Amino acid sequence: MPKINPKLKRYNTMTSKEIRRIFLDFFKEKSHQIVPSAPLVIKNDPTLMFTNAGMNQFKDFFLGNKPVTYSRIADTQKCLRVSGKHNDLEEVGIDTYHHTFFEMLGNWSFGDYFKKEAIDWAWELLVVRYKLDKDRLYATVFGGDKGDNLPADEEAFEFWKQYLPEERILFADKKDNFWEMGDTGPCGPCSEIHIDLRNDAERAKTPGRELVNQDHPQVVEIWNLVFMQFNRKNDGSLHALPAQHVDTGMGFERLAMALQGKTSNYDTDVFTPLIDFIANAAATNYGKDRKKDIAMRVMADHIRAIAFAIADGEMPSNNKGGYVIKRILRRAVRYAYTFLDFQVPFLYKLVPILAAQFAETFPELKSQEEFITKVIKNEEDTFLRTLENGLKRLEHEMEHLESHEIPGKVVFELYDTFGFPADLTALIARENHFTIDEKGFEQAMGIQKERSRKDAISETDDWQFVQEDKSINVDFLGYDTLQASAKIVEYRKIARKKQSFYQIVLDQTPFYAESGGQVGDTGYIQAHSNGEKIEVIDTQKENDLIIHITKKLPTDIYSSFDCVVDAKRRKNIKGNHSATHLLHAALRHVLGTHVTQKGSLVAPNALRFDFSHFAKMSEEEILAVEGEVNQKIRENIELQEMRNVPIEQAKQMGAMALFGEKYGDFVRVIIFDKEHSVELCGGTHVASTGEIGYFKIVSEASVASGVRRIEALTAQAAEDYVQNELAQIQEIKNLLKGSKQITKDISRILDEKSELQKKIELYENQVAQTIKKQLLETCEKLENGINFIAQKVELPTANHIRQIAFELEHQVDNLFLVIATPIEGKPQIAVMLSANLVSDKGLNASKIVRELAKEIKGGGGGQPFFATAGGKDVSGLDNVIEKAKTML
RNA sequence: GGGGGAUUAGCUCAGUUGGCUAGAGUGCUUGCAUGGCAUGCAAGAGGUCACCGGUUCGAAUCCGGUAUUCUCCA
Repeated sequence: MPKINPKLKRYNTMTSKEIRRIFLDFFKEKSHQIVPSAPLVIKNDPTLMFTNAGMNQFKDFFLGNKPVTYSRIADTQKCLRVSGKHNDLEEVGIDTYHHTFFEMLGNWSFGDYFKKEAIDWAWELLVVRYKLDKDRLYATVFGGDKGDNLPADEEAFEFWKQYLPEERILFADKKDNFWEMGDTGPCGPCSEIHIDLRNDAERAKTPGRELVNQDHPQVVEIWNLVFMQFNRKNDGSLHALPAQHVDTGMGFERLAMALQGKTSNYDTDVFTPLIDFIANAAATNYGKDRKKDIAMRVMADHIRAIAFAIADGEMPSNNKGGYVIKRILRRAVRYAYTFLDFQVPFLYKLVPILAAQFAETFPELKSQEEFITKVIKNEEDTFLRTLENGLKRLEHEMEHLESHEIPGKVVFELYDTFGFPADLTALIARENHFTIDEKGFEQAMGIQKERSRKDAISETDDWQFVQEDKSINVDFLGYDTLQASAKIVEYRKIARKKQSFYQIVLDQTPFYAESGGQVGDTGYIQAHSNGEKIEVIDTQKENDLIIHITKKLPTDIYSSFDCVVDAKRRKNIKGNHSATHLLHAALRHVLGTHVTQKGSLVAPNALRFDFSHFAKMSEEEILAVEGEVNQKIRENIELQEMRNVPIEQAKQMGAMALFGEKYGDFVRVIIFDKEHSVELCGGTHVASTGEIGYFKIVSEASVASGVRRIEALTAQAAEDYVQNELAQIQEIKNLLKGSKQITKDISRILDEKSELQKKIELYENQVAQTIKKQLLETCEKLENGINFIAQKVELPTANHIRQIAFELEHQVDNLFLVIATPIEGKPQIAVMLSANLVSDKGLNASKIVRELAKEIKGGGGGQPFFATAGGKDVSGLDNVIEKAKTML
């Protein structure tokens, strides 16, 4: 049973919603801009798949890649952590305070306030506003590091002394109190606030300071204040950042635990609605059985991660981020299945609870509730089937095993190939008095990991700055021009699998970097100084940098360059992108407004559009959509492009924003008739729809549960496609001697064909019957009672040999039959024996046929009573018959 | 991105080292039985064994490639 600490009971009434609101209101008072959470799924950043901290969306501010819009910001950020120093996926749910998905409350200063205000306000919020017991609070500060040549953070220590006695301020080492984003990037010392939630008796027994940072479930960190002042380079060295920043993060769920007087995150109102529902459905109570409790925590935690990830566009799949989501989901199903006996999909039923819970804070769940539910249910179905199949396989293995140890190879195969969890294998093995070879399993797993890792090796060098003044504020000129003059700002080399290429950042560029589905531009840059031409093979975006990818580095990197985009290619891309917008609008008209974009590819030769919809589109619907798009093309609607529109205004104009897409405060709006298509979009478009020329849907298919994909062509490609189809029809007409009713003719021809086939079959059967009669007439009754038939005959097909043989076997007792016949120039023989000859006289058709086959230079086999053989020498058929006569 | 598996009747799947006329269950059609239904009995239709190529006297089965799909790792 969840224990309530009586001392903390008076705060029990503060709901999680209030806690969140108080936090945001507090920092609003302190002149912070409150911003929405960034999507959980990260695009354009190779180092990160999911947002794992509140600061992710501000990374470019810290790096100086992007000008700061507000110097003070606060928000609550959706975060996902599935690996890290204290948070392995396999550990979540075992204890009561780690999560995959969580909210991070944070406040930021970008070159504005620093340590003093950060500490003052943290104290004010926790003690004055939230009224936490100050005697339970501890602070840690950075104690310095010799390796990095850094002193202890005495400054922070001094500020804390105003509020806390010295014995509750602890110095900690680099591992705990020096925050780093990754191997490289912004970093700095940090100061953490911990809270001791134990009861008085325990607090009297052991001082809280001895339990800080010791993984005690009730002495936990609640707030981390990071003082960002360095940038770590690839070589490990630290460099001072141009300005000092504050980055803080407070775990929302833990804060709720502290404020609601609970000893577990799962006992707060963030989780109880989920836990209650699960317990009820499983016909059990939370807090009664340790294993069941763990399962319920796993489910309650994981459903949040899965639902939010799907809402932000990350579908369960078999690679990258999608695979992470799938693994989380499967872990939840596995616990539900094993410990709570859920044999049918269940997790999806939790989605409505979550959606209602977060309707105000994160409305993306509510508005996609049906879709998310469907995706999860489908995935649950798939996995339960996988489990079932795996179970069958495992049982089969155990039946056929000689020893009572299941080899590691088998355990691994079950896991690797059939997705059957190894711990489940172990469990079932134990129940059946088997053991598993864990060592062998680990070994096989190691080989698999090594292989994958080897493949992924790539080396990325540090950025080399070409210009002294690193004011990267790159202008994209490509909306207005396809040619421009520019200088290199920075570059770096990337090596991967014996191949190497360069990434170049220019101070301004007409090259469009891949984003929003539109592929990156190609073209070339040419040095003014020596005329050297370097091909740009792709353009990518990393965070907000436009990166030109080349195979070669210009010899003169200090030159200015003519940058030229492949214009013809871009023209096709533009047409496809505008067509995509028209398609999106048409789909919403024809199918309904539940249609939202789930993915898009805009390439020069084709376009692909994925959208949420729950059924296969009918022929009529496809035609209607295609027709509407072409109608809009013929209307030749002029493009209305608006840059730098405040996002609120854009939304008022009815612009469609996508879930899981990060938008700034100012956006670009693309309009083709304000009554028809208004979208937020950074891509390139035609000046008027007539340029698209013609639009043709080529395929409609499913990509995932609830997601359909349309592939289409425009302009020349669409015309070529139609021409090609027409040419084929013409060819058919020509074959039909200029028929005007080809479908009717073809179906008539097909009917005739099957009729003729039947007639031929009938005729062939008659021939075969005649031959059978002839064979019967040649039947000799030998002295030993055997009815002997051996003849060379002419049969229509190979199948007839079998047919006649089986029929004769029914008609004649004690039969010894040899048929020899040429089929399409090749000799074929068959031997049929009555069953009693096989059992009584030890005759074997297979052996006989092999012996006979020598005469036709071939081989054969079959069963003891019937066997066939083929060969190469037709002239030997007569010898076969002669030889057969001698065999009795 | 790198491994492994699967693809056989409308659906779910068998098919043992290459040699049954490629099967089962379910569904479908028809007939029979019961007043009707659930159902029972009988008969029947339905397969380019994913596709392309190779090895072989012979390939659903072995080998290579393609497509689709499942699965694990990064």
